[in-house]
Amino acid sequence: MTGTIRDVGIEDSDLPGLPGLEADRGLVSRKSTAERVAGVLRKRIAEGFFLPGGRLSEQDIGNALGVSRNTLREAFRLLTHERLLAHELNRGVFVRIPSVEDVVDIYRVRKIIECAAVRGVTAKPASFPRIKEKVEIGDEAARTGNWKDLGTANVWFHQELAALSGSERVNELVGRLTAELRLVFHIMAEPRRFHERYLPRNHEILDRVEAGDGPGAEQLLMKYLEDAEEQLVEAYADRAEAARAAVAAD
Amino acid sequence: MTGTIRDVGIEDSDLPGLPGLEADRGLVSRKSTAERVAGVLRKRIAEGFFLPGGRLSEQDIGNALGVSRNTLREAFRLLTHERLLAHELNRGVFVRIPSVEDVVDIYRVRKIIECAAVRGVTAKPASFPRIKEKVEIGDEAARTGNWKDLGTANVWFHQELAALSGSERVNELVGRLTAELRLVFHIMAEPRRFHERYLPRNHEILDRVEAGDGPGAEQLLMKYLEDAEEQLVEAYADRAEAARAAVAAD
DNA sequence: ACAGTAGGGATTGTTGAACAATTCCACAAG
DNA sequence: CTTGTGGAATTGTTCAACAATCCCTACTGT
Repeated sequence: MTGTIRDVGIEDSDLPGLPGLEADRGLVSRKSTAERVAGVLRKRIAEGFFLPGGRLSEQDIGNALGVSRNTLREAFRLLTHERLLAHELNRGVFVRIPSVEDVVDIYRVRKIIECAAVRGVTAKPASFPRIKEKVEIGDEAARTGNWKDLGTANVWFHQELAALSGSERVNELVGRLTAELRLVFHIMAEPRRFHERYLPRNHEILDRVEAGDGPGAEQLLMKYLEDAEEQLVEAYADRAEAARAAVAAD
Repeated sequence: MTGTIRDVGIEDSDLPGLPGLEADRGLVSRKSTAERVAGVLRKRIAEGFFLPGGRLSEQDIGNALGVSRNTLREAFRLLTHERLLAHELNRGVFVRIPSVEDVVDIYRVRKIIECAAVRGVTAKPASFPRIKEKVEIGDEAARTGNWKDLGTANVWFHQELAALSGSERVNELVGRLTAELRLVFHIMAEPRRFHERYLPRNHEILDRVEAGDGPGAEQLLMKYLEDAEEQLVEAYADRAEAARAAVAAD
Protein backbone atom coordinates (compact mmCIF):
# COMPACT_ATOMS: atom_id res chain seq x y z
CA MET A 1 0.00 0.00 0.00
CA THR A 2 2.91 2.31 0.51
CA GLY A 3 3.82 4.05 -2.67
CA THR A 4 6.57 5.90 -0.90
CA ILE A 5 10.09 4.67 -0.94
CA ARG A 6 11.04 5.57 2.57
CA ASP A 7 9.10 5.57 5.74
CA VAL A 8 9.52 8.47 7.98
CA GLY A 9 9.92 7.41 11.48
CA ILE A 10 8.26 5.58 14.25
CA GLU A 11 5.10 6.77 15.84
CA ASP A 12 4.22 5.62 19.30
CA SER A 13 1.19 3.53 19.81
CA ASP A 14 -1.68 4.70 21.96
CA LEU A 15 -1.36 1.48 23.90
CA PRO A 16 1.43 1.88 26.44
CA GLY A 17 3.98 -0.82 26.94
CA LEU A 18 4.41 -1.71 23.28
CA PRO A 19 6.80 0.94 22.11
CA GLY A 20 7.63 0.82 18.46
CA LEU A 21 6.02 -2.52 17.99
CA GLU A 22 3.78 -1.38 15.20
CA ALA A 23 6.87 -0.77 13.18
CA ASP A 24 6.63 -4.49 12.51
CA ARG A 25 3.17 -4.16 11.12
CA GLY A 26 4.56 -4.35 7.64
CA LEU A 27 5.84 -7.80 8.41
CA VAL A 28 2.55 -9.02 9.75
CA SER A 29 0.27 -7.70 7.09
CA ARG A 30 1.01 -9.90 4.15
CA LYS A 31 0.48 -8.35 0.81
CA SER A 32 -1.74 -9.68 -1.87
CA THR A 33 -0.16 -11.04 -5.00
CA ALA A 34 -1.38 -8.09 -7.01
CA GLU A 35 0.43 -5.67 -4.75
CA ARG A 36 3.61 -7.65 -4.86
CA VAL A 37 3.42 -7.78 -8.63
CA ALA A 38 2.84 -4.05 -8.67
CA GLY A 39 5.92 -3.64 -6.52
CA VAL A 40 8.03 -5.63 -8.93
CA LEU A 41 6.78 -3.70 -11.93
CA ARG A 42 7.19 -0.40 -10.13
CA LYS A 43 10.82 -1.16 -9.48
CA ARG A 44 11.41 -2.33 -13.01
CA ILE A 45 9.91 0.82 -14.40
CA ALA A 46 11.93 2.99 -12.06
CA GLU A 47 15.20 1.41 -13.10
CA GLY A 48 14.33 1.62 -16.77
CA PHE A 49 13.82 -2.04 -17.54
CA PHE A 50 10.51 -1.11 -19.07
CA LEU A 51 11.08 2.02 -21.08
CA PRO A 52 8.56 4.84 -21.49
CA GLY A 53 6.25 4.15 -24.38
CA GLY A 54 6.71 0.40 -24.18
CA ARG A 55 3.68 -1.80 -23.97
CA LEU A 56 3.24 -4.29 -21.15
CA SER A 57 1.62 -7.39 -22.56
CA GLU A 58 -0.71 -9.18 -20.21
CA GLN A 59 0.21 -12.53 -21.63
CA ASP A 60 3.97 -12.13 -21.61
CA ILE A 61 4.31 -10.56 -18.18
CA GLY A 62 1.71 -12.88 -16.73
CA ASN A 63 3.66 -15.87 -17.91
CA ALA A 64 7.00 -14.42 -16.86
CA LEU A 65 5.81 -13.68 -13.34
CA GLY A 66 3.64 -16.74 -13.03
CA VAL A 67 0.43 -14.94 -12.20
CA SER A 68 -2.91 -15.02 -13.91
CA ARG A 69 -4.17 -12.27 -16.15
CA ASN A 70 -6.77 -11.18 -13.63
CA THR A 71 -4.24 -10.70 -10.89
CA LEU A 72 -1.91 -8.91 -13.25
CA ARG A 73 -4.65 -6.56 -14.32
CA GLU A 74 -5.20 -5.59 -10.69
CA ALA A 75 -1.55 -4.66 -10.48
CA PHE A 76 -1.83 -2.65 -13.69
CA ARG A 77 -4.69 -0.66 -12.20
CA LEU A 78 -2.55 0.25 -9.23
CA LEU A 79 0.30 1.55 -11.35
CA THR A 80 -2.00 3.31 -13.76
CA HIS A 81 -3.41 5.18 -10.81
CA GLU A 82 0.10 6.25 -9.90
CA ARG A 83 0.59 7.66 -13.40
CA LEU A 84 3.40 5.23 -14.11
CA LEU A 85 1.35 3.36 -16.68
CA ALA A 86 -1.16 4.66 -19.17
CA HIS A 87 -4.15 2.51 -19.85
CA GLU A 88 -5.73 2.68 -23.30
CA LEU A 89 -8.94 0.78 -23.65
CA ASN A 90 -8.63 -2.34 -25.76
CA ARG A 91 -5.02 -1.47 -26.49
CA GLY A 92 -3.34 -2.33 -23.24
CA VAL A 93 -1.10 -0.58 -20.77
CA PHE A 94 2.01 1.39 -21.68
CA VAL A 95 4.77 2.91 -19.65
CA ARG A 96 3.78 6.50 -19.50
CA ILE A 97 5.55 9.20 -21.49
CA PRO A 98 5.08 12.36 -19.46
CA SER A 99 4.29 15.38 -21.55
CA VAL A 100 6.05 18.70 -21.15
CA GLU A 101 2.92 19.95 -19.45
CA ASP A 102 3.32 17.12 -16.96
CA VAL A 103 6.85 18.21 -16.19
CA VAL A 104 5.70 21.77 -15.66
CA ASP A 105 2.91 20.61 -13.40
CA ILE A 106 5.18 18.33 -11.43
CA TYR A 107 7.51 21.21 -10.70
CA ARG A 108 4.57 23.45 -9.88
CA VAL A 109 3.57 21.02 -7.16
CA ARG A 110 7.12 20.47 -6.01
CA LYS A 111 7.58 24.19 -5.52
CA ILE A 112 4.45 24.36 -3.42
CA ILE A 113 5.20 21.29 -1.34
CA GLU A 114 8.94 21.47 -0.81
CA CYS A 115 9.05 25.20 -0.26
CA ALA A 116 6.29 25.00 2.32
CA ALA A 117 8.17 22.21 4.06
CA VAL A 118 11.45 24.09 4.45
CA ARG A 119 9.69 27.34 5.25
CA GLY A 120 8.29 25.69 8.34
CA VAL A 121 11.73 25.16 9.83
CA THR A 122 11.87 27.07 13.09
CA ALA A 123 14.35 29.80 13.79
CA LYS A 124 16.52 27.61 15.97
CA PRO A 125 19.68 25.94 14.72
CA ALA A 126 19.49 22.17 14.74
CA SER A 127 20.97 19.22 12.95
CA PHE A 128 19.17 17.21 10.32
CA PRO A 129 21.19 14.03 9.89
CA ARG A 130 18.83 12.42 7.41
CA ILE A 131 19.09 15.33 5.01
CA LYS A 132 22.81 15.70 5.53
CA GLU A 133 23.27 12.04 4.77
CA LYS A 134 21.62 12.40 1.39
CA VAL A 135 23.77 15.38 0.48
CA GLU A 136 26.90 13.44 1.33
CA ILE A 137 25.78 10.43 -0.64
CA GLY A 138 25.39 12.74 -3.61
CA ASP A 139 28.87 14.16 -3.11
CA GLU A 140 30.37 10.72 -2.92
CA ALA A 141 28.55 9.59 -6.04
CA ALA A 142 29.78 12.62 -7.96
CA ARG A 143 33.35 12.08 -6.76
CA THR A 144 33.38 8.46 -7.92
CA GLY A 145 31.58 9.33 -11.10
CA ASN A 146 28.59 7.16 -10.33
CA TRP A 147 25.99 9.20 -12.16
CA LYS A 148 23.12 6.87 -11.56
CA ASP A 149 23.57 7.03 -7.79
CA LEU A 150 23.96 10.76 -8.04
CA GLY A 151 20.51 11.02 -9.53
CA THR A 152 18.88 8.87 -6.90
CA ALA A 153 20.71 10.66 -4.09
CA ASN A 154 19.40 13.92 -5.41
CA VAL A 155 15.88 12.51 -5.43
CA TRP A 156 16.28 11.33 -1.85
CA PHE A 157 17.56 14.73 -0.81
CA HIS A 158 14.39 16.35 -2.02
CA GLN A 159 12.21 13.69 -0.47
CA GLU A 160 13.84 14.40 2.86
CA LEU A 161 13.21 18.10 2.43
CA ALA A 162 9.54 17.42 1.78
CA ALA A 163 9.45 15.10 4.78
CA LEU A 164 10.11 18.15 6.96
CA SER A 165 6.41 18.85 6.63
CA GLY A 166 5.80 15.78 8.76
CA SER A 167 2.87 14.73 6.62
CA GLU A 168 2.31 11.18 5.51
CA ARG A 169 0.31 12.37 2.53
CA VAL A 170 3.00 14.80 1.45
CA ASN A 171 5.57 12.02 1.59
CA GLU A 172 3.42 9.80 -0.54
CA LEU A 173 2.79 12.60 -3.00
CA VAL A 174 6.43 13.51 -3.51
CA GLY A 175 7.23 9.83 -3.79
CA ARG A 176 4.90 9.64 -6.74
CA LEU A 177 6.12 12.86 -8.26
CA THR A 178 9.71 11.70 -8.20
CA ALA A 179 8.73 8.32 -9.61
CA GLU A 180 7.11 10.19 -12.46
CA LEU A 181 10.20 12.33 -12.87
CA ARG A 182 12.25 9.19 -13.23
CA LEU A 183 10.29 8.47 -16.38
CA VAL A 184 11.33 11.86 -17.65
CA PHE A 185 14.96 11.19 -16.93
CA HIS A 186 14.77 7.86 -18.71
CA ILE A 187 13.73 9.64 -21.85
CA MET A 188 16.49 12.21 -21.58
CA ALA A 189 19.84 10.94 -22.64
CA GLU A 190 22.27 12.40 -20.14
CA PRO A 191 21.17 12.66 -16.54
CA ARG A 192 24.75 13.30 -15.59
CA ARG A 193 25.19 16.90 -16.54
CA PHE A 194 21.76 17.67 -15.25
CA HIS A 195 22.19 16.63 -11.64
CA GLU A 196 25.85 17.48 -11.33
CA ARG A 197 25.56 21.21 -11.34
CA TYR A 198 23.08 21.29 -8.52
CA LEU A 199 25.31 19.68 -5.94
CA PRO A 200 26.68 22.91 -4.44
CA ARG A 201 23.16 24.19 -4.05
CA ASN A 202 22.23 21.16 -1.97
CA HIS A 203 24.88 22.24 0.52
CA GLU A 204 23.64 25.80 0.60
CA ILE A 205 20.10 24.70 1.26
CA LEU A 206 21.18 22.26 3.95
CA ASP A 207 23.20 25.00 5.64
CA ARG A 208 20.22 27.32 5.76
CA VAL A 209 17.99 24.61 7.12
CA GLU A 210 20.41 23.63 9.85
CA ALA A 211 20.84 27.28 10.71
CA GLY A 212 17.12 27.42 11.35
CA ASP A 213 16.58 29.88 8.51
CA GLY A 214 13.47 28.44 6.91
CA PRO A 215 12.60 31.38 4.66
CA GLY A 216 16.19 31.64 3.49
CA ALA A 217 16.22 27.99 2.57
CA GLU A 218 12.91 28.42 0.82
CA GLN A 219 14.27 31.20 -1.34
CA LEU A 220 17.24 29.11 -2.43
CA LEU A 221 15.09 26.08 -3.02
CA MET A 222 12.60 28.01 -5.12
CA LYS A 223 15.36 29.32 -7.35
CA TYR A 224 16.78 25.85 -7.53
CA LEU A 225 13.50 24.38 -8.68
CA GLU A 226 12.84 27.15 -11.15
CA ASP A 227 16.22 26.70 -12.75
CA ALA A 228 15.91 22.94 -12.84
CA GLU A 229 12.50 23.14 -14.38
CA GLU A 230 13.57 25.60 -17.03
CA GLN A 231 16.56 23.54 -17.98
CA LEU A 232 14.61 20.33 -17.96
CA VAL A 233 11.72 21.67 -20.01
CA GLU A 234 14.05 23.07 -22.60
CA ALA A 235 15.94 19.83 -22.99
CA TYR A 236 12.82 17.72 -22.78
CA ALA A 237 10.51 19.53 -25.14
CA ASP A 238 11.30 17.64 -28.31
CA ARG A 239 12.56 14.52 -26.57
CA ALA A 240 9.08 13.59 -25.50
CA GLU A 241 7.77 13.92 -29.03
CA ALA A 242 10.73 11.94 -30.32
CA ALA A 243 9.97 9.20 -27.82
CA ARG A 244 6.37 9.06 -28.95
CA ALA A 245 7.42 8.97 -32.56
CA ALA A 246 9.90 6.22 -31.83
CA VAL A 247 7.13 4.16 -30.29
CA ALA A 248 4.87 4.79 -33.25
CA ALA A 249 7.59 3.70 -35.66
CA ASP A 250 8.39 0.65 -33.60
CA MET B 1 -1.10 16.35 -26.35
CA THR B 2 0.69 18.40 -28.94
CA GLY B 3 -0.26 21.63 -27.26
CA THR B 4 2.18 24.25 -26.12
CA ILE B 5 2.37 25.55 -22.60
CA ARG B 6 0.76 28.88 -23.34
CA ASP B 7 -2.96 28.70 -23.39
CA VAL B 8 -3.39 31.11 -26.22
CA GLY B 9 -6.79 30.88 -27.72
CA ILE B 10 -5.99 28.93 -30.82
CA GLU B 11 -2.85 26.96 -31.12
CA ASP B 12 -1.80 25.37 -34.31
CA SER B 13 -1.76 21.66 -34.47
CA ASP B 14 0.96 19.98 -36.43
CA LEU B 15 -1.79 19.04 -38.83
CA PRO B 16 -3.39 22.18 -40.17
CA GLY B 17 -7.12 22.40 -40.66
CA LEU B 18 -8.25 20.70 -37.45
CA PRO B 19 -8.45 23.55 -34.99
CA GLY B 20 -9.44 22.56 -31.48
CA LEU B 21 -10.67 19.16 -32.48
CA GLU B 22 -8.54 17.31 -30.01
CA ALA B 23 -10.64 18.85 -27.28
CA ASP B 24 -13.19 16.15 -28.05
CA ARG B 25 -10.77 13.39 -27.31
CA GLY B 26 -12.35 12.92 -23.90
CA LEU B 27 -15.63 12.00 -25.52
CA VAL B 28 -14.05 9.34 -27.64
CA SER B 29 -12.28 7.52 -24.87
CA ARG B 30 -14.89 5.28 -23.29
CA LYS B 31 -14.35 4.04 -19.81
CA SER B 32 -13.92 0.47 -18.78
CA THR B 33 -16.55 -1.24 -16.69
CA ALA B 34 -14.29 -1.24 -13.68
CA GLU B 35 -13.93 2.52 -13.80
CA ARG B 36 -17.64 3.04 -14.18
CA VAL B 37 -18.28 0.73 -11.24
CA ALA B 38 -15.72 2.67 -9.24
CA GLY B 39 -17.56 5.84 -10.15
CA VAL B 40 -20.84 4.46 -8.89
CA LEU B 41 -19.34 3.29 -5.64
CA ARG B 42 -17.48 6.54 -5.18
CA LYS B 43 -20.70 8.46 -5.43
CA ARG B 44 -22.51 6.12 -3.08
CA ILE B 45 -19.78 6.45 -0.53
CA ALA B 46 -19.74 10.22 -0.83
CA GLU B 47 -23.46 10.50 -0.24
CA GLY B 48 -23.36 8.13 2.70
CA PHE B 49 -25.15 5.15 1.19
CA PHE B 50 -22.23 3.03 2.31
CA LEU B 51 -21.33 4.18 5.79
CA PRO B 52 -17.78 4.26 7.19
CA GLY B 53 -16.86 0.94 8.70
CA GLY B 54 -19.34 -0.98 6.56
CA ARG B 55 -18.11 -3.93 4.58
CA LEU B 56 -18.59 -4.14 0.85
CA SER B 57 -19.30 -7.73 -0.07
CA GLU B 58 -17.97 -8.84 -3.41
CA GLN B 59 -20.87 -11.19 -3.91
CA ASP B 60 -23.67 -8.80 -2.99
CA ILE B 61 -22.41 -5.76 -4.84
CA GLY B 62 -21.34 -7.82 -7.80
CA ASN B 63 -24.82 -9.25 -8.12
CA ALA B 64 -26.48 -5.91 -7.53
CA LEU B 65 -24.43 -4.18 -10.19
CA GLY B 66 -24.35 -7.11 -12.55
CA VAL B 67 -20.59 -7.34 -12.86
CA SER B 68 -18.27 -10.19 -12.15
CA ARG B 69 -16.16 -10.44 -9.06
CA ASN B 70 -12.97 -9.83 -11.02
CA THR B 71 -14.21 -6.59 -12.48
CA LEU B 72 -15.54 -5.50 -9.12
CA ARG B 73 -12.22 -6.20 -7.49
CA GLU B 74 -10.52 -3.92 -10.00
CA ALA B 75 -12.90 -1.17 -8.95
CA PHE B 76 -12.16 -1.87 -5.29
CA ARG B 77 -8.45 -1.42 -5.94
CA LEU B 78 -9.07 1.98 -7.42
CA LEU B 79 -11.04 3.20 -4.43
CA THR B 80 -8.66 1.66 -1.96
CA HIS B 81 -5.91 3.64 -3.58
CA GLU B 82 -7.95 6.78 -3.05
CA ARG B 83 -8.23 5.98 0.64
CA LEU B 84 -11.99 5.67 0.44
CA LEU B 85 -11.89 1.95 1.09
CA ALA B 86 -9.63 -0.05 3.35
CA HIS B 87 -8.58 -3.44 2.13
CA GLU B 88 -7.90 -6.12 4.73
CA LEU B 89 -6.45 -9.28 3.33
CA ASN B 90 -8.87 -12.19 3.37
CA ARG B 91 -11.42 -10.04 5.15
CA GLY B 92 -12.64 -7.82 2.37
CA VAL B 93 -12.94 -4.10 1.77
CA PHE B 94 -14.52 -1.66 4.19
CA VAL B 95 -15.48 1.95 3.91
CA ARG B 96 -12.63 3.70 5.59
CA ILE B 97 -12.90 5.29 9.02
CA PRO B 98 -10.37 8.10 9.00
CA SER B 99 -8.41 8.40 12.21
CA VAL B 100 -7.89 11.67 14.03
CA GLU B 101 -4.35 11.63 12.73
CA ASP B 102 -5.80 11.44 9.24
CA VAL B 103 -7.87 14.53 9.88
CA VAL B 104 -4.85 16.40 11.17
CA ASP B 105 -2.82 15.33 8.17
CA ILE B 106 -5.55 16.26 5.74
CA TYR B 107 -5.66 19.76 7.15
CA ARG B 108 -1.91 19.96 7.15
CA VAL B 109 -1.94 19.36 3.41
CA ARG B 110 -4.91 21.64 2.84
CA LYS B 111 -3.08 24.49 4.56
CA ILE B 112 -0.08 23.99 2.34
CA ILE B 113 -2.01 23.63 -0.88
CA GLU B 114 -4.82 26.11 -0.52
CA CYS B 115 -2.72 28.81 1.07
CA ALA B 116 -0.12 28.54 -1.64
CA ALA B 117 -2.87 28.81 -4.25
CA VAL B 118 -4.39 32.03 -2.93
CA ARG B 119 -1.00 33.52 -2.13
CA GLY B 120 -0.21 33.38 -5.82
CA VAL B 121 -3.00 35.79 -6.70
CA THR B 122 -1.44 38.83 -8.31
CA ALA B 123 -1.75 42.29 -6.93
CA LYS B 124 -4.31 43.37 -9.48
CA PRO B 125 -8.03 43.40 -8.75
CA ALA B 126 -9.99 40.98 -10.87
CA SER B 127 -13.18 38.99 -10.76
CA PHE B 128 -13.36 35.29 -10.04
CA PRO B 129 -16.84 34.20 -11.05
CA ARG B 130 -16.32 30.53 -10.30
CA ILE B 131 -15.37 31.17 -6.70
CA LYS B 132 -18.06 33.77 -6.25
CA GLU B 133 -20.62 31.33 -7.55
CA LYS B 134 -19.73 28.77 -4.90
CA VAL B 135 -19.96 31.35 -2.13
CA GLU B 136 -23.41 32.35 -3.30
CA ILE B 137 -24.58 28.77 -3.53
CA GLY B 138 -23.52 28.39 0.08
CA ASP B 139 -25.45 31.51 1.08
CA GLU B 140 -28.54 30.28 -0.67
CA ALA B 141 -28.31 26.87 0.93
CA ALA B 142 -27.98 28.41 4.38
CA ARG B 143 -30.94 30.70 3.74
CA THR B 144 -33.20 27.84 2.73
CA GLY B 145 -31.88 25.65 5.50
CA ASN B 146 -30.51 23.05 3.13
CA TRP B 147 -27.60 21.87 5.25
CA LYS B 148 -26.50 19.13 2.97
CA ASP B 149 -26.07 21.53 0.06
CA LEU B 150 -24.31 23.95 2.38
CA GLY B 151 -21.68 21.35 3.08
CA THR B 152 -21.06 20.53 -0.55
CA ALA B 153 -21.01 24.20 -1.52
CA ASN B 154 -18.35 24.78 1.08
CA VAL B 155 -16.32 21.92 -0.32
CA TRP B 156 -16.62 23.36 -3.81
CA PHE B 157 -15.55 26.75 -2.58
CA HIS B 158 -12.31 25.34 -1.30
CA GLN B 159 -11.76 23.31 -4.41
CA GLU B 160 -12.06 26.48 -6.45
CA LEU B 161 -9.54 28.20 -4.21
CA ALA B 162 -7.10 25.36 -4.73
CA ALA B 163 -7.75 25.51 -8.47
CA LEU B 164 -6.16 28.97 -8.46
CA SER B 165 -2.85 27.16 -8.50
CA GLY B 166 -3.67 26.04 -12.03
CA SER B 167 -2.31 22.59 -11.40
CA GLU B 168 -4.05 19.44 -12.52
CA ARG B 169 -2.34 17.45 -9.80
CA VAL B 170 -3.34 19.88 -7.11
CA ASN B 171 -6.94 19.67 -8.25
CA GLU B 172 -6.86 15.92 -8.13
CA LEU B 173 -5.23 15.93 -4.72
CA VAL B 174 -7.72 18.34 -3.25
CA GLY B 175 -10.55 16.33 -4.73
CA ARG B 176 -9.33 13.28 -2.89
CA LEU B 177 -8.78 15.12 0.34
CA THR B 178 -12.31 16.46 0.33
CA ALA B 179 -13.69 13.04 -0.52
CA GLU B 180 -11.88 11.74 2.51
CA LEU B 181 -13.25 14.59 4.59
CA ARG B 182 -16.74 13.59 3.56
CA LEU B 183 -16.15 10.32 5.36
CA VAL B 184 -15.32 12.31 8.45
CA PHE B 185 -18.49 14.33 8.19
CA HIS B 186 -20.55 11.19 7.78
CA ILE B 187 -19.29 9.97 11.11
CA MET B 188 -20.00 13.27 12.83
CA ALA B 189 -23.61 13.80 13.67
CA GLU B 190 -24.26 17.45 12.91
CA PRO B 191 -22.61 18.94 9.85
CA ARG B 192 -25.00 21.85 10.09
CA ARG B 193 -23.49 23.86 12.89
CA PHE B 194 -20.06 23.10 11.62
CA HIS B 195 -20.29 24.64 8.17
CA GLU B 196 -22.70 27.40 9.04
CA ARG B 197 -20.37 29.54 11.05
CA TYR B 198 -17.79 29.74 8.32
CA LEU B 199 -20.01 31.40 5.75
CA PRO B 200 -19.01 34.99 6.55
CA ARG B 201 -15.37 34.03 6.26
CA ASN B 202 -15.92 32.75 2.75
CA HIS B 203 -17.00 36.26 1.78
CA GLU B 204 -14.00 37.85 3.43
CA ILE B 205 -11.62 35.54 1.62
CA LEU B 206 -13.35 36.08 -1.69
CA ASP B 207 -13.11 39.84 -1.21
CA ARG B 208 -9.39 39.68 -0.60
CA VAL B 209 -8.86 37.49 -3.61
CA GLU B 210 -10.84 39.74 -5.92
CA ALA B 211 -8.98 42.73 -4.55
CA GLY B 212 -5.78 41.05 -5.67
CA ASP B 213 -4.49 40.75 -2.13
CA GLY B 214 -3.10 37.23 -2.19
CA PRO B 215 -1.18 37.34 1.09
CA GLY B 216 -4.15 38.88 2.85
CA ALA B 217 -6.40 36.10 1.63
CA GLU B 218 -3.81 33.58 2.67
CA GLN B 219 -3.77 34.88 6.21
CA LEU B 220 -7.53 34.66 6.51
CA LEU B 221 -7.60 31.22 4.94
CA MET B 222 -4.92 29.90 7.25
CA LYS B 223 -6.83 31.04 10.30
CA TYR B 224 -9.97 29.57 8.81
CA LEU B 225 -8.36 26.18 8.34
CA GLU B 226 -6.73 26.20 11.75
CA ASP B 227 -10.03 26.95 13.44
CA ALA B 228 -11.89 24.38 11.41
CA GLU B 229 -9.31 21.75 12.13
CA GLU B 230 -9.31 22.43 15.84
CA GLN B 231 -13.06 22.32 16.06
CA LEU B 232 -13.25 19.21 13.92
CA VAL B 233 -10.57 17.31 15.77
CA GLU B 234 -12.16 18.07 19.09
CA ALA B 235 -15.58 16.89 18.00
CA TYR B 236 -14.20 13.95 16.09
CA ALA B 237 -11.77 12.48 18.57
CA ASP B 238 -14.07 10.02 20.27
CA ARG B 239 -16.52 9.74 17.39
CA ALA B 240 -14.02 7.80 15.34
CA GLU B 241 -13.47 5.33 18.15
CA ALA B 242 -17.19 5.06 18.66
CA ALA B 243 -17.67 4.29 14.99
CA ARG B 244 -15.04 1.58 15.13
CA ALA B 245 -16.65 0.11 18.23
CA ALA B 246 -20.07 0.20 16.58
CA VAL B 247 -18.68 -1.77 13.66
CA ALA B 248 -17.09 -4.30 15.99
CA ALA B 249 -20.36 -4.76 17.86
CA ASP B 250 -22.32 -5.11 14.69
C1' DA C 1 -18.32 -20.68 34.77
C1' DC C 2 -14.55 -20.33 31.47
C1' DA C 3 -10.36 -20.72 28.47
C1' DG C 4 -9.08 -23.27 24.78
C1' DT C 5 -10.02 -25.72 20.65
C1' DA C 6 -11.95 -28.27 16.93
C1' DG C 7 -15.08 -28.17 13.34
C1' DG C 8 -17.82 -26.00 9.45
C1' DG C 9 -19.77 -22.41 6.75
C1' DA C 10 -18.92 -18.15 4.49
C1' DT C 11 -15.87 -14.98 2.13
C1' DT C 12 -11.91 -13.74 -0.11
C1' DG C 13 -7.56 -14.91 -3.12
C1' DT C 14 -6.19 -16.73 -7.32
C1' DT C 15 -6.32 -19.37 -11.25
C1' DG C 16 -7.64 -21.09 -15.89
C1' DA C 17 -10.65 -21.25 -19.57
C1' DA C 18 -13.89 -19.31 -22.50
C1' DC C 19 -16.05 -15.93 -25.49
C1' DA C 20 -17.09 -11.19 -27.18
C1' DA C 21 -15.23 -6.82 -28.57
C1' DT C 22 -11.72 -4.29 -30.43
C1' DT C 23 -7.47 -3.22 -32.48
C1' DC C 24 -3.78 -4.10 -35.65
C1' DC C 25 -1.73 -5.40 -39.90
C1' DA C 26 -1.28 -6.98 -44.31
C1' DC C 27 -3.27 -7.13 -48.67
C1' DA C 28 -6.39 -6.48 -52.26
C1' DA C 29 -9.41 -3.29 -54.87
C1' DG C 30 -10.70 1.03 -56.62
C1' DC D 1 -2.73 6.95 -52.68
C1' DT D 2 -6.69 6.03 -50.47
C1' DT D 3 -10.20 2.84 -49.13
C1' DG D 4 -12.28 -1.48 -47.74
C1' DT D 5 -11.65 -6.23 -46.00
C1' DG D 6 -10.21 -10.02 -44.19
C1' DG D 7 -7.94 -12.63 -40.17
C1' DA D 8 -4.71 -12.85 -36.29
C1' DA D 9 -3.65 -11.05 -31.90
C1' DT D 10 -4.87 -8.67 -27.74
C1' DT D 11 -7.79 -6.92 -24.46
C1' DG D 12 -12.46 -6.83 -21.78
C1' DT D 13 -15.34 -9.52 -19.07
C1' DT D 14 -17.52 -13.37 -17.26
C1' DC D 15 -17.75 -17.82 -15.13
C1' DA D 16 -16.55 -21.80 -12.45
C1' DA D 17 -13.52 -23.94 -9.48
C1' DC D 18 -10.46 -24.57 -5.67
C1' DA D 19 -7.32 -23.10 -1.90
C1' DA D 20 -6.62 -20.08 1.98
C1' DT D 21 -8.38 -17.60 5.53
C1' DC D 22 -11.59 -15.82 8.73
C1' DC D 23 -15.56 -16.05 11.77
C1' DC D 24 -18.69 -18.24 14.63
C1' DT D 25 -20.50 -22.04 17.21
C1' DA D 26 -20.36 -25.88 19.88
C1' DC D 27 -17.78 -28.86 22.39
C1' DT D 28 -14.23 -30.09 25.63
C1' DG D 29 -11.71 -30.27 29.86
C1' DT D 30 -10.66 -28.20 34.14
